[in-house]
Amino acid sequence: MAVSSGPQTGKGSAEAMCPYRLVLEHVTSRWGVLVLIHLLERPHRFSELRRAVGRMGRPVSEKMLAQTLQTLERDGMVLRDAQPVIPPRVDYSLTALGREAAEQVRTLALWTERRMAEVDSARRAYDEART
Amino acid sequence: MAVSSGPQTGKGSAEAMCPYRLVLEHVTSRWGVLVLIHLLERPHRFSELRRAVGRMGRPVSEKMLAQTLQTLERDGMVLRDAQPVIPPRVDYSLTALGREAAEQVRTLALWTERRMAEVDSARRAYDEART
DNA sequence: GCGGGGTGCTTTCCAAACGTAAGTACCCAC
DNA sequence: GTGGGTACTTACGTTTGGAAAGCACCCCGC
Repeated sequence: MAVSSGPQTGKGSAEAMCPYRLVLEHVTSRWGVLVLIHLLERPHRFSELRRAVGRMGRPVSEKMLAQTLQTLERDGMVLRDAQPVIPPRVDYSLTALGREAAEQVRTLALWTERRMAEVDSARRAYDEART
Repeated sequence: MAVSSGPQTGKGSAEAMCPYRLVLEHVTSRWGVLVLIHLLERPHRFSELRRAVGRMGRPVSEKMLAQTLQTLERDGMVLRDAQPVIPPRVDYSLTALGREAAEQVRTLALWTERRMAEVDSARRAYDEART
């Protein structure tokens, strides 16, 4: 349908229909969001990013951080620079594409933060209504 | 830290630290995104929304659609209007708050669609590099 | 010269999330 | 009176995600 809607002509698999939906899922994934926001600030090393993300949300497992970074790298959002030194040093940064995505995601995050009070009062009203 | 960063002063649970992160997760969740985009167009009934969402991504289970709508309703993004008729008729629409969120999510989705070609070529380069 | 530590992952195993399918309650059309 | 449509809810099995350990490498203290 394209985001702007319209009937779906084909009838293949969802993946074949809407490949961009997958990219959107990567960008808006729980850890994708946080990774993009932190990389927007400056490049980070792996474990540095892990600590940074853990500081603002719940902690990321190394597994998920690695997976998220690989996905975003494959999608052309994140640049991975692995220096063959000991101990290993890998720097992650945003591509131009990734920066565009990250800025939008960051805007959404900031908006959410600003509107938090409204959300809280909506929640209280909702919870109270069914007691 | 607020999205704009800065050191974390407290050291309670992640939920207590950053409540807005949960709201962001609701809004950017796999089905939350699609529900918001579709409701931005016009109000929808439950099964109508289910079909619409299924048309553009993979199909939503009724369970997850119900759960997503309840979460967004509690967060004050979605309005639920249940008319006590037979057969039951329930209309879902966006609140002012929900519309703001939906617009940003839709912008992101449109951006993803526009940039899809770049993502695809990045993926081909990535996949080819490790063969 | 050897245990401990730090790096960036990968693997293993278990818990939580999610999807599938069936159930519920209600009435109308056939 | 059987089938169908609505909006859910529940039970169960699969998929996904998290916690923890492993790995490969070397430097450092002792």
